[in-house]
Amino acid sequence: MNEYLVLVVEDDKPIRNLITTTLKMNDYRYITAVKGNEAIMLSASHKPDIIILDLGLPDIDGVEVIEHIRTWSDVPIIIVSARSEDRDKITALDKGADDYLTKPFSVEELLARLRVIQRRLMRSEDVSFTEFINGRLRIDYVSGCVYLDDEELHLTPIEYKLLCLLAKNVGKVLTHKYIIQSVWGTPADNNEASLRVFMATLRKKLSDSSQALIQTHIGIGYRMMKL
Amino acid sequence: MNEYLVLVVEDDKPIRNLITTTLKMNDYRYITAVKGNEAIMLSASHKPDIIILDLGLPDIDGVEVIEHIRTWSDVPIIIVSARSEDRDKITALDKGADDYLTKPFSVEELLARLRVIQRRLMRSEDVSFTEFINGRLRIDYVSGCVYLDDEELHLTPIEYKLLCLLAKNVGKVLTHKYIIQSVWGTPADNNEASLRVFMATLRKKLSDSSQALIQTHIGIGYRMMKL
DNA sequence: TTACGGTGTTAAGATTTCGTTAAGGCACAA
DNA sequence: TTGTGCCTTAACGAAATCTTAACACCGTAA
Repeated sequence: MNEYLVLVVEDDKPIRNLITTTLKMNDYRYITAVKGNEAIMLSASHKPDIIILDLGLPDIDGVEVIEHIRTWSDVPIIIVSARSEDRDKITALDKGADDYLTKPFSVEELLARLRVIQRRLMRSEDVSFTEFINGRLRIDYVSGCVYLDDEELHLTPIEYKLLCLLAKNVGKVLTHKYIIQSVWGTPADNNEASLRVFMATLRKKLSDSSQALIQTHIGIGYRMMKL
Repeated sequence: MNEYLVLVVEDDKPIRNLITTTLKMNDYRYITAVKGNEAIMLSASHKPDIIILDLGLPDIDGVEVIEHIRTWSDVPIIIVSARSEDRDKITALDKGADDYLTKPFSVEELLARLRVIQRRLMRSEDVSFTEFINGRLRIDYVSGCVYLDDEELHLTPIEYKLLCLLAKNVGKVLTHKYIIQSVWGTPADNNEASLRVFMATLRKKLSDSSQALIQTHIGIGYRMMKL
């Protein structure tokens, strides 16, 4: 499973399909755009982790897309272009592109270059955004550890997922259905019994017997309170 | 004025001169190496900001140089190689290279790719050490030796890589997938069984039977504890 | 009062994952 | 050839995790 979201900007349908099929087979999530303005809108609304951009677009030039996105975002951009002139490469790279592949390109090389970027993204994840603190509870998403009053808790994979889900939506009531869908991935399964068991163990581990942190909403679901 | 120090590793004198002249004209500082082992020593002693590496070296293969340096450092490495096969590119990129240029290359493109890296370096300054000490364990990355209480351990290549990976991410939980990708370089391989065996032998060699140093996170991965 | 739906709690299997050992393959050197 | 490291693979018991079922509890409505 791969959590990276890739924005593919390419007006040529066969190539777009080639890229998206490759991405799908390698467990990337992706969205696509055909025009430059569309790409700019999507990168603002969906905040992709990586952008694959063709320079020859029907409305505006790809370099303008780079410049526009670079005004607010450092998202890695890989150019995939038919233009093989040095001048084009240099312009695109200097305007903010991170890499440049010339068509026809090898999908394997594209995947390798994506992995290079992923490696870098993994290293430079910002600490402030990867930590959750609420009362006595602290989740360190980078190291994957949970603390209660600076004492480390040992959580099983499902317990950890469940806690992260509640934390990410702190203050909101999450329905049983939504929680089960998110944690188990299966939509129509009958895991409500399991969910109740996990809630019990989670509350026990969090010393939450008074249930001030994780509240039950009968007939609806659960909510983590903001403390 | 440009404060970046570039290590140029290239045995072909005309090309080396071409690169260094280009760097000089653009106000980079640089040092040069002809052999792979020399490159490893210089990158440890001088801590360059960027490395430009030719794959065809007289003593050891360039990919081995990447692997060795990557045991302790994330310094950006640009490959400049006569090998234009996809397979070579993918191998080098997966082993830790950040970019790959095929000879003959345009100096202007090389400069543009250097600027891409500089942009990134300006955003995040990170420190790398040539020695790692944690409890009774000591790793000397340059010589590639591991000590337990000043007694040298004999580790196989994969054991060493694995230990370096855990050390570089001390305190963090690393997923099986990430470890396999980093150590074997191959994505999506089924090496989990091997990984378990290597963990066992590594723990035995580290006298870590109590597993206080290397912890298992069941269903997720492993973590080296900060002692 | 009793019945009932939804929930909390506990414990007992069932299942998955891990650690360990040993066997076999492969490369390389003597 | 034989021997020696090194790596992979398979097998199996052990440990951890997950699911399931049973039952207690609590509020509400008949």
